[in-house]
Amino acid sequence: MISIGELAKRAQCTVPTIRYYESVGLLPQPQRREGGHRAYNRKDLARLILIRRCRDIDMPLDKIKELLTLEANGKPCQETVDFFSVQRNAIKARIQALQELDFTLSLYVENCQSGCMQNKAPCHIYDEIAQ
Amino acid sequence: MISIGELAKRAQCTVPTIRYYESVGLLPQPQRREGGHRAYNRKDLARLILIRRCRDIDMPLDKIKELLTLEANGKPCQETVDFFSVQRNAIKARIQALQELDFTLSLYVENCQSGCMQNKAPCHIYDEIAQ
DNA sequence: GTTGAACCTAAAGTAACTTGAGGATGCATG
DNA sequence: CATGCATCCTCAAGTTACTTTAGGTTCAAC
Repeated sequence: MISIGELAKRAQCTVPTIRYYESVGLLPQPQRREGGHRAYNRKDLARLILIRRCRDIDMPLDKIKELLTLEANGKPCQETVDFFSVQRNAIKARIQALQELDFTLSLYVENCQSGCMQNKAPCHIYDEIAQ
Repeated sequence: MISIGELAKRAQCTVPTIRYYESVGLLPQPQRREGGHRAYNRKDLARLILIRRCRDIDMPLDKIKELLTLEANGKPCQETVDFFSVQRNAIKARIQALQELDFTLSLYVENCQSGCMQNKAPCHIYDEIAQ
């Protein structure tokens, strides 16, 4: 049994976020201690970590709910595997976009370092962004 | 001179988003045609593309505004270069996080494919997420 | 000259949280 | 035992970055 603060630390999120997830039905109502404090178990942590992982790739809460329902209904693995495969594709696309962006930014930096910063000429970096 | 729809296409965003950016002062009030339609030029496009690029890496609008002010004030290149360098670091960190996530997901998928899907045993994939 | 796509403004709605107010609980320490 | 002080509680309101809706105007093509 772990406290909400401990759960937050382990799942890398904030305490209010956990209460928020509970309020929208993403996390079940947890057990309570005598004084009313929430008490979580290993399963709650697993669920929250999965939620956060999905959020890391910007999956909307609605979709995450779907996934969790799928799990709760004990659907065959194929669906889960398909689901994760789709997510992996999304991740790969995102990585590629970021790499391209990084390359573009490296060109900007180089442009300034070897050009206008050397000869003290005015910088045209922002104009070049539009091609 | 290009229309708002054309601008949206070229900057890969929606028309309402452009009007929203104008309303919060991120984009200047553009020229207008006789009938009142907005008319943009190359510089507006450059600015919008830069804004969108910053948004792609989740930079908040406030920070983008700062950057653009920095540009408007004709600050020396060093600041711009520093700015982009910091952004590149943020991008690299994000890429690494995504690669790790992808690896983790690949383990889940493999686990199902070589395990429960073969022997039709119940799946423990979600439990394993919490280690 | 009419019709359909694209544009206009203003206001309200949405997602996913975060922050704030005002108070109760839990536990280590004098 | 009491007394801090960190952590917890609820409920409501605020925030960011848009999106959607409503009701109307303009533009371009046939």
